[in-house]
Amino acid sequence: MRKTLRRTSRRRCSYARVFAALGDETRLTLVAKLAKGQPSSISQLTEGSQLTRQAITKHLRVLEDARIVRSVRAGRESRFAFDPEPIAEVKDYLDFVSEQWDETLARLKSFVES
Amino acid sequence: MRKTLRRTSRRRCSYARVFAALGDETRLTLVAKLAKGQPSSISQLTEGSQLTRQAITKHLRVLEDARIVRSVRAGRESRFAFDPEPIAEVKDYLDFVSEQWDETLARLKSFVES
DNA sequence: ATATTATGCAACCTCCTGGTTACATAATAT
DNA sequence: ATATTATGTAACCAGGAGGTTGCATAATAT
Repeated sequence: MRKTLRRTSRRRCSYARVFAALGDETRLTLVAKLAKGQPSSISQLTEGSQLTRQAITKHLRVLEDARIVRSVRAGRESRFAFDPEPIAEVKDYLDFVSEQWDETLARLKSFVES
Repeated sequence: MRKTLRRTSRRRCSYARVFAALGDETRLTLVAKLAKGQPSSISQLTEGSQLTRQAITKHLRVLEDARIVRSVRAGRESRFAFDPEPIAEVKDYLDFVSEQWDETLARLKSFVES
């Protein structure tokens, strides 16, 4: 029930945005870092990357537009934190697609058997 | 166990490719059609879309590169079918990320409480 | 044999993406 | 006060994405 509510609350356009945000290795790495650890500043998130701080910032904005992360200004640094909701939503959507496929398979199977 | 196997079988690069393929409304629509219905030809998949057949073909190639669909030539038409595996894999990956986040939350909570 | 249908392939165009460098400003540390 | 650190903003660039048109070819229908 919760699942259905969550699924229908978003449109395909919005799912596409979230998927697109996840469709980049650098951003997947950022998401992994943030899901695994504390909220972090841009400088912290840039450490260990080959990219410039500005590049990382742009990636973070993409993730923020998709609501996958939130940013809060804290003094001179802006801390980014993971938000699990959009990912939960696209997971539900993928479940929905998989279910549709299972039903399709069942239909094809019963068609063959008849 | 199966989940873990599946998850570790793919790298972040590969997940990114699948997410990127899903990160477009037109392609999400194609995936929905194919998961919901029979394998279909390019012409069939173009029907109802505003785009040209060639544009749809390009989108199908992107989905095919991500292994989300397979194509089989049948006479003069090439039929595309849904393949559930890559989507199952990225779903597992998202589960993994969510779990990491849950653990992080638990850690933060116990830190606050201590 | 010929017309029709389904597809493949290539060239081209525009806009977006992912990256850079350079400079400005805000907050903190000394 | 001054230096340092963290970030914001802007201009710029190369390449890729998403779309088109045009033409060639393979398979089927008449």
